[in-house]
Amino acid sequence: MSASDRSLSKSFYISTPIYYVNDVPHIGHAYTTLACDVIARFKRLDGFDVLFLTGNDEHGQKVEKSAEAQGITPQELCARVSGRFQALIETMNFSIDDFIRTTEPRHIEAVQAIWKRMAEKGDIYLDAYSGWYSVRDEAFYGVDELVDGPDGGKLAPTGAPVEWVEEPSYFFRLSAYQDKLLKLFEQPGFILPESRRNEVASFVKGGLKDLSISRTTFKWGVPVPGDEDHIVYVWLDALTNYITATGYPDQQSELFQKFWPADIHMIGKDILRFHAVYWPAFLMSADIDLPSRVFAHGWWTNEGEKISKSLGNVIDPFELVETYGLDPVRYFMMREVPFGNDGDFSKTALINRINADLANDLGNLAQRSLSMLNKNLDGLVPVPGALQPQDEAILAQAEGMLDAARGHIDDSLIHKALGAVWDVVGDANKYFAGEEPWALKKTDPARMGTVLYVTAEIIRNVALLSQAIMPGSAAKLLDLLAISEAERGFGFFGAAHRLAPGTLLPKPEGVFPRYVEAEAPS
RNA sequence: CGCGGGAUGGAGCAGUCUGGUAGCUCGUCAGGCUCAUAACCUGAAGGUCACAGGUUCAAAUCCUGUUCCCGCAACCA
Repeated sequence: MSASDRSLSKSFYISTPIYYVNDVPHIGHAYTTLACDVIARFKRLDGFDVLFLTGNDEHGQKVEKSAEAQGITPQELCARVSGRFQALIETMNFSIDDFIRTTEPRHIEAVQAIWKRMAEKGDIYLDAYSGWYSVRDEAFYGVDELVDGPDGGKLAPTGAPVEWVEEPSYFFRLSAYQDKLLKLFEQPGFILPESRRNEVASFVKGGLKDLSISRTTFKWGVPVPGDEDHIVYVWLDALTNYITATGYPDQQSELFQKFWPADIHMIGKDILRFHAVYWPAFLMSADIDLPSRVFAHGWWTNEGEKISKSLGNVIDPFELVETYGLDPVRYFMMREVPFGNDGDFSKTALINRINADLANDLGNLAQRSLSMLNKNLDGLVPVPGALQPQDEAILAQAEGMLDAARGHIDDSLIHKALGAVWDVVGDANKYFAGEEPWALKKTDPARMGTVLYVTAEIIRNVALLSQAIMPGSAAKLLDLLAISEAERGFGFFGAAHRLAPGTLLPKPEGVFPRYVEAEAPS
C-alpha cells in the first residue's frame, strides 16, 4: 500500500514499548503510555482509525531467575506483574486497542518468522560469543574496564569477579546496515527530538559491530527456529511485538495492510538505540517497511532528585491518581514539561498547575459564565445578537485552535498543543472580564446574552479538544453544554456547529475543583 | 583534545539561524471588579542575557578563549 492510500484511509498506529515484567509500573510507564493515549485519542477524534498498542515483555533471564527466587514459574510471575500493568491502564483511562504479551503464541510465531526471513536473507550466522562476564552483575565488560584483583585475577568496575566465557551464538549482520541507517536518519522526523537523532547518528558513524542475537544460557524465551538450544535475544523478541500486533507474519492481513508501518513508536530515551538502530535494521533485513517515527521522551526527576529504587523515591502512579485525581495528573504530566525534555515532578508544581490552569482558568471560566446563563436566562442558550469585533476576534482565535493543535500533535509536541488551547482559555477570561456581562445584565440584557453565548461556544471548542487529554473532565464540560455524544468529534469543532440557541443547559457544577492540601498533622 | 546540548529577573522557559527598545508562565507587591471555584482583570518591582576579549554605528544574538552543568560512548519508562 502506498503512502497516499494510507492517508486516504486515515489510519494511525502508535505504540508504547512493551514493559519488562521484572518491574512494577511506575511513573515512567504511565508517562509513556499517557503520551500515546493523548495522541491516540486526538487522532480518533480527528477521524482516524487508530491502533494503540502496549503490552509486556515477559521473556529473559531476569524473569526466569526472579520466578525461581520466588518459587513460582515464569508464567505465574508474568501473569502477576502483567496484571499490575493492566490495572494501570484502567486507572489511567488509557484507550488501548490491543495488549500484547510476548509469551502469546501469535508473538512467538512472529518472532520465529522474522528470524527465518533474516536468515534467508543471509544476515544471520553462527559464531561464538565471548567476553569477560560477571555472574554477579549479569553483565559483560570490556577488557579496558577491568581492574586487577588482589589475587592476580580480574575484577569488574563494580568489584565483582569476572570470568572469560565463550558460548555459541547467532549473530546478525548489523554492520552491513550502517550506511542504510545513516540514510534513514536523514529522513525528517524519523528520530525525534532532533538532538537525539544526532546522538544516534554519531553512534552509528562510530561503526557498528554485528549483534549477538541468541543465548544458550537460559530457556525462558523464544527458541531459535531449527536450533532449539538457542533462545532468541530478548530485544529481537521484544521489538517484533510491533508487527505481531498487526498480524505478522501474515502481511496480507487486514490489520497489517491497514496499520503497518507504524506512525510512532513512543519510547523513553534509554531505549532509543534499540528502536532507532536495531529495529530498523531488522526490518530492512526482513524486507518489511519501516516505521515513520521514533520519539524518545525524557525522564522525570522527583523534587529535583533522580528517581531510583535505592533512593526510595519512586513515584507510584496509582497513588498520584488517588491523591490528585486522574485528569489533573494527566494534564500536569503532558503540560508541565516540553515533550521530549526531562522534567521535574514536584508537588508544588503539580498543585500549581491544577489550581492555576484547571480550577482558576478553565474551570472557573465555565462556572462563571454558565452560572450567569443559568441564573439569568433560565439555563437556555441565548440567541446571539450581532457580533462585535471583539466577539469575532475571540471566536476566530478559539476556532483556530484545532489547526494549531493538529500541527503540534503531528510534530509530537503535545505540550504545545495544550499551550494553544490554554492561550484561548486565558484570553477568554480577559474577554469575559472586559465585556462585564454582570453589568450588562442591568443595562443591555441582549448584549449580555451575546457575551454569554460567545463564552459558552469557546468552552465548547475547548472542551472538544480537551477530550484527548482529560477525557472524563471534558465529557463533564460537554454535558454541561448539553452536547450529545454524537457531536463530540472534531468534525463538530468550529463555526459550522455552534451551540443551538434555545437549548436547555443543566445547572452548572464545578468540573475542576481546587486542590487544597490537607492540614499537616502537627 | 571522543561526540553533542546547555548557562537569560526568585523558579521554569522563549528569543540566538535572518544583530537594532529583553518576552512568557509561576511566584511577589499594589490596585480594580464582584459573574465565578479566596477565583478573574489591570499595573508594578525584579535581569550588566555564565565569564573575558573581538567584529560592528549597534551583540543575549556573530567570532575567539575560559569556567560550570548535562546527554551519548551496546542493553533501567
